[in-house]
Amino acid sequence: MTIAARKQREKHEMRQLILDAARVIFLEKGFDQTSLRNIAEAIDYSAGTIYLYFKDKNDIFHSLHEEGFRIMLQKMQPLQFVTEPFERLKAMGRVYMQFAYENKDFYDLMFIMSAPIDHEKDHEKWEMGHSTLNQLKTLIRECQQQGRFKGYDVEFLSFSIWSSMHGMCALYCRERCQAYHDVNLEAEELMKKGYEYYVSMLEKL
Amino acid sequence: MTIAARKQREKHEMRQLILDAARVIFLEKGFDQTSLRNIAEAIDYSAGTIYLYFKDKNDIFHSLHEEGFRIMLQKMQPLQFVTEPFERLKAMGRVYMQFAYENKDFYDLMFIMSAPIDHEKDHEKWEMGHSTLNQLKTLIRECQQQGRFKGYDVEFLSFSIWSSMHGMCALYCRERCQAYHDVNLEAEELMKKGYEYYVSMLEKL
DNA sequence: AAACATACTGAACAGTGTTCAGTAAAACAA
DNA sequence: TTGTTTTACTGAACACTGTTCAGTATGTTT
Repeated sequence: MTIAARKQREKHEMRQLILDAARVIFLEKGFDQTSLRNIAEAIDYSAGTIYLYFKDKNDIFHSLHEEGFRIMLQKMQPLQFVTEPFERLKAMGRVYMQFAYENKDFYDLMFIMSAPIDHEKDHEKWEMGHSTLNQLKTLIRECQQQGRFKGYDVEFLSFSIWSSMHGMCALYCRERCQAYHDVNLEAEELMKKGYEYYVSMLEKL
Repeated sequence: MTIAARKQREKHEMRQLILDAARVIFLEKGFDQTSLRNIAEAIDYSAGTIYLYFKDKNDIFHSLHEEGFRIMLQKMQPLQFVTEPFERLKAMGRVYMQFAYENKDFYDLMFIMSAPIDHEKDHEKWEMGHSTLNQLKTLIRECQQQGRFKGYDVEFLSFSIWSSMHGMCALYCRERCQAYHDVNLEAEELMKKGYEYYVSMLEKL
């Protein structure tokens, strides 16, 4: 069945073509300006064609949100060389924050926007978030084996840590760091120092 | 000028009529389903009329976002009776989190959505956020006068505290607490325990 | 009573996501 | 090779969206 295989390959290639165009427009003009007609025009197809490869607009952005996770997880690869668990945890936080700062739109899509989550409405799982969170939990457990975070529940502690990182990134993504404009502080400095302050709190826990 | 005064009053009443309708639809059907034609229909006016009272849709949601801040600040009124600064700080965090949990859509509008901030694009200020943040900073300074948080900068510390609270609320608002569904943890418990964990960290700082 | 000002409408514009009958090309069967 | 079926795609249509604006009707002033 060499022909059925080719068809399948072409289907996958077409999906990728759409995704590529969607990503370019999304990163260039933002979510709202990424319309199906916009995407279709960029790849010389009609808008209806996209529906032969994706269920709807949310489906496209769900795929893009998965892509974001793959990029982030890749940036976390070097962490495996940091042997000391707590050092690795701190480094993980740094990579997370840096990813958000350097890939604002991807981060927004992954952790703030509703589109990708709406697509999993039936699924009820959030695969990517779940598996990424597991990495954090595993790391926390390793820290606990070294004697850190004694008596603290890994579920609540992971949520607390994740939330604190996410809070800074979310305020940055949605322009709420403006609140510090009067004291001449930019988002970059706030996030850097905010991270340091949180780490110094973690160290004393 | 009794007639000019009446005109001004009517103008204000009409704005309020529009805002009331907008709020009802927003809280009932969400941001996306709150269209100008929807609002107009609810108050028996044509969609174009709204533009005589508001610059655009963002203007309406900016007013609604101010309303949200007034509600939240009102819920913080009882805090003045908590004399001990650090106790007041902890209570403030509790009120903040509870407000977010009980007024998901208002919180989202105030701290996550772009619409109200886009409206202030020219202004470049975020009045409400700025003044609310000042309350937090003042409270932190009071704590410092009691000997707490020694050597920590009030700007960065306020950002760190705000971010941590916001992080939990933002993950809740945008359905990212789903990531804990596999361990049977609901958002309510995560937020409650997450808050407690953060407080115990603050206490050790 | 005539002139002006204000408040409002309804249609129009340019866009959105989504669906679907119809068509042309490709694959398969005889 | 012919005829039949399957697949891929289009273009128009539907029901919306925010926004603008010429025209009208009502209220106010002269």
